[in-house]
Amino acid sequence: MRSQLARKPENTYHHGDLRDALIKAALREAEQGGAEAISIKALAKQLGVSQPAPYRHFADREALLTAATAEAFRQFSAMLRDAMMKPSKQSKLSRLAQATLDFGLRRNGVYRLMFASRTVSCAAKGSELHEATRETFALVIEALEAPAVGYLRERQALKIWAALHGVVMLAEQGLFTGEAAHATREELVEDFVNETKAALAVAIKDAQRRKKAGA
Amino acid sequence: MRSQLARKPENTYHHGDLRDALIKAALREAEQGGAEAISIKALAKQLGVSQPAPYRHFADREALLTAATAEAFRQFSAMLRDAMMKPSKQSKLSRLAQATLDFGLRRNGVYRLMFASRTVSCAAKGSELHEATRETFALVIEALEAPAVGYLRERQALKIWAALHGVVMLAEQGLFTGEAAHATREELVEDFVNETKAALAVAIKDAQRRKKAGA
DNA sequence: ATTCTAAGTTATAGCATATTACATTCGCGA
DNA sequence: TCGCGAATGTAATATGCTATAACTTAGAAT
Repeated sequence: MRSQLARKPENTYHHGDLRDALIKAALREAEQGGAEAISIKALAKQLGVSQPAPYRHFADREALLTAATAEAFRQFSAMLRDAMMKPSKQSKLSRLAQATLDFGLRRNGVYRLMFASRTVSCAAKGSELHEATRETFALVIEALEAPAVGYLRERQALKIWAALHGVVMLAEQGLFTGEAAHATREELVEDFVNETKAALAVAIKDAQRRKKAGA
Repeated sequence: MRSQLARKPENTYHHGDLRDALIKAALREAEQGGAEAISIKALAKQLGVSQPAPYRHFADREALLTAATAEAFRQFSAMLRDAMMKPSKQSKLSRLAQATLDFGLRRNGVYRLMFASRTVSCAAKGSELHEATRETFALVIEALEAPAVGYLRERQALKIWAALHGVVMLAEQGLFTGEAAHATREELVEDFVNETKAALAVAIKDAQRRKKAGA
């Protein structure tokens, strides 16, 4: 059942909150088919406005996609934060990692909108989208639960982040079949998590040793 | 200068090798803008044939994309094989890894055609595309230069494969800036390579120990 | 030589993006 | 509260791409 909440009420001229409704509806479409599934015309129809109405709020399709991607990143961040905060025996990093995998597979269309297009790399510094992505990455660093040790903490964050993307991508492409099926996606993710923790522990110990030697 | 080789000669009715020319031209287009940049109409014009001519060879745009993706995988495999075979001080795995990064960044549009769309996951078992992807993955396993040790070898292949994709993706999205810029992409890749080797060494030693204990 | 078929052509339908010119309503200052 | 400008929506339309239908050409097969 397509939510009717965002539709323009009959007998009215103005929608009221078309911009926001467009973004929400776009994400709903992307849920299944990714960016390609987002059609201005179709969205306008769903929301009960004329085809050109969306152009009052977005210069072109690309602009809508960018805004929707930024919203997707915010939702993603919120989900990661929830997972990290939730009390659990698992470490924060493990929970963030598994949540990423979960989001990447369950909301794969949205995930592809976020990571499989060039939208993000085209985002100007300081733009809404750019900020949203940096905030997400900040969560990864936070999940490491490690003090800053030179640039090594960011490096580990980048590595686990990259690895998680890779697992999602491969899972989606059906590479976890045949002999490889022995390793579940969750296991692979946990492997990466553990390697990250180990590498971080070494980095921290090194830093302390250097500090002591210098003192 | 757009190669004229594949154009239909003037005064002729048949092109001669339109199917192949379409695939090559499609990849040339994808080089810059990924799958989105591939337009049947534009390709037909480039090759000097009418717009509907391509439909004699491909049922629809999707079919052309699938064929082009398969060709891209074959080119990718060839490039990886070259890198692996070339004499060098580096290990095979290291050369495969750096070659993957190189391909992913230098031919990013084609890379995205291969990995950032759902084309691959829709490929039926036994299809041209499916075979092409499996052959590529077989190269990764080969690059490990390790004997089969239960399912652990495939698992390590999956892990390094995933990690490499992630690095390419992040690099393309411009995440190697700011504090993270300290770590170059190549360094990250080398990190993953070394972790893979270490994990494999452990797995092999374990297997030998178990074998001895069992004997 | 004749015929069958693969491969190409013209014409056209259908759909999506985007622009232009026009209409309506909201909100704010006089 | 009147009225006016800015914001927002509509109708009409141009452009571009996918895809199909009906027709044409040439190469191959007998």
